[in-house]
Amino acid sequence: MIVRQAANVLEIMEFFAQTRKPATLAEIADHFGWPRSSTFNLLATLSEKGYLYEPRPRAGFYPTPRWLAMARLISEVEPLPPWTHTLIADLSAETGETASIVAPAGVMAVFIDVVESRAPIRYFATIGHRVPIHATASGRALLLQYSPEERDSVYRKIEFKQYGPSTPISIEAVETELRNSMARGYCQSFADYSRDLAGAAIPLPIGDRRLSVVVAGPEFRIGPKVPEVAALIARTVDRLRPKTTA
Amino acid sequence: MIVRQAANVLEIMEFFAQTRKPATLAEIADHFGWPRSSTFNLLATLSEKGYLYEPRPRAGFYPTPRWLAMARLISEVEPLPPWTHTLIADLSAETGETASIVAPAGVMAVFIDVVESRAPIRYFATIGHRVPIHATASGRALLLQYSPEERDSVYRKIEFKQYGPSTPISIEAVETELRNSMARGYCQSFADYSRDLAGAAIPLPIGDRRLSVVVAGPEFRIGPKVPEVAALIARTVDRLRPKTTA
DNA sequence: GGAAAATGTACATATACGTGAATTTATCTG
DNA sequence: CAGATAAATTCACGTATATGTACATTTTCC
Repeated sequence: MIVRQAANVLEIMEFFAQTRKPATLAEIADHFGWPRSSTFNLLATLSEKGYLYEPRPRAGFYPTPRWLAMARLISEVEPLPPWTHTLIADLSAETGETASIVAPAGVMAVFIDVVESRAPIRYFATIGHRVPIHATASGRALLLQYSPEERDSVYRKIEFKQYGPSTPISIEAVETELRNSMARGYCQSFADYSRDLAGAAIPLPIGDRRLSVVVAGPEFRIGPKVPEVAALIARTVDRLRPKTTA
Repeated sequence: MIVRQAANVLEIMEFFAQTRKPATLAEIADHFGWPRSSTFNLLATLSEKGYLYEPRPRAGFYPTPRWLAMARLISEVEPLPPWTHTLIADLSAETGETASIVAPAGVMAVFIDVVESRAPIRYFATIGHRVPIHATASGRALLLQYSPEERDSVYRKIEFKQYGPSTPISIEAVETELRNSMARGYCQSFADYSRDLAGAAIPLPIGDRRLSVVVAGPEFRIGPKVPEVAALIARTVDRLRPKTTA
């Protein structure tokens, strides 16, 4: 079950992150198609908790810096080492595609850092973006770091859906693809999950954290170059990863 | 009406900001005394939206960097000029008390930047902290920047409560105190709102934004020094505020 | 290795909560 | 400055939703 008002809080914040300016109750209500009264209650709750204020009289609400203060506290724990951002920045620059660091979240894989391609046609992903762990290059690069038992436990929770023609729709299909990836030296996906999307990924264990790095873009552009891109990822990781850390 | 599940989202995030480590469903449920099933729904919602993930298998949930990315986007609009943070940092260092930048939010005043005292007994305030605009030094320093009509409009919404012995409990009392503050050159409060708390504040208009700066601490310590502290605030603002900006 | 304890998930039901209509307050316009 | 219009706020009701209970799964401990 999805908790509606919890989701609404996130939507409001995303709204402010997009518009980047104060908004009145009416504007917010109209934007989402919410009743004024419900919007009123939500805004009152967020204000009362100190997360919204009114920068100038009658100009509407805007989030307080409290969000930032809280997010900083939360994210300064185990931050990603700085070189991982350099990694995806370099990869994106050299390939012209979108590069990301990915972490596991149950049966999904979450993008925890992203550098987007600047190409007009590109893979649009943001931090927090989620994809099925078994049907994506980045996800499978995570699964490669699991023990067989751990993989089993994940498999049992997966609902296998035919997202695209090549989506693995059984445990055996996933395991086969993992074996192929091992042999190949990297993970790949050709529209396994998203139409027209291809990508290459490799595992990126950091400390005891299981991450992966992926470069993805439109199939027509990146498809033929997947092996080179994979080699580039590996080389770039070698170059940037501090030697002392395993 | 307070929207429970909206508030719960904030509570969860604050919880993570405090503990700074992943937490399992059970831990979160127990901590808040929420039913497991409800907690499950909330966590599922936050996860589905890409705001929580599971850094390592079976180790529980933790917020994704998406919070940080969103908060950054939101807060990089009209950020406070850097010298305002220097201002409260200097004030806190020199006085040993807590110094803050405050903004209006209806009948309340919100702390939008805070440098805390390091004294064991101190005014504990965080960004997002809210106090009544009419019953605090910082709030009245905001009201001084309003037109009489705007003040009236605020007054009509205030519920006058006797927070302490000196709380102004009528519009006239507030207006009188504002006139005194004008004459005095700064705003002050002696336990008008919080027991044992005294403070000095002055208006701090920046561009078209109405802010104030306040230094506050325990009455026994800061009380006798309020005039000096007020003078220090004024001097420090003069020193730090760029001359070009009015 | 097997039983017990803890954790995670599903579902029906009663109730807290979101909503539409009404009221009040603010803003615009001639 | 009034009258009109729009926005903000309140409130009582009916329904969407949080919860208690039951079941499944995983982990711990002996």
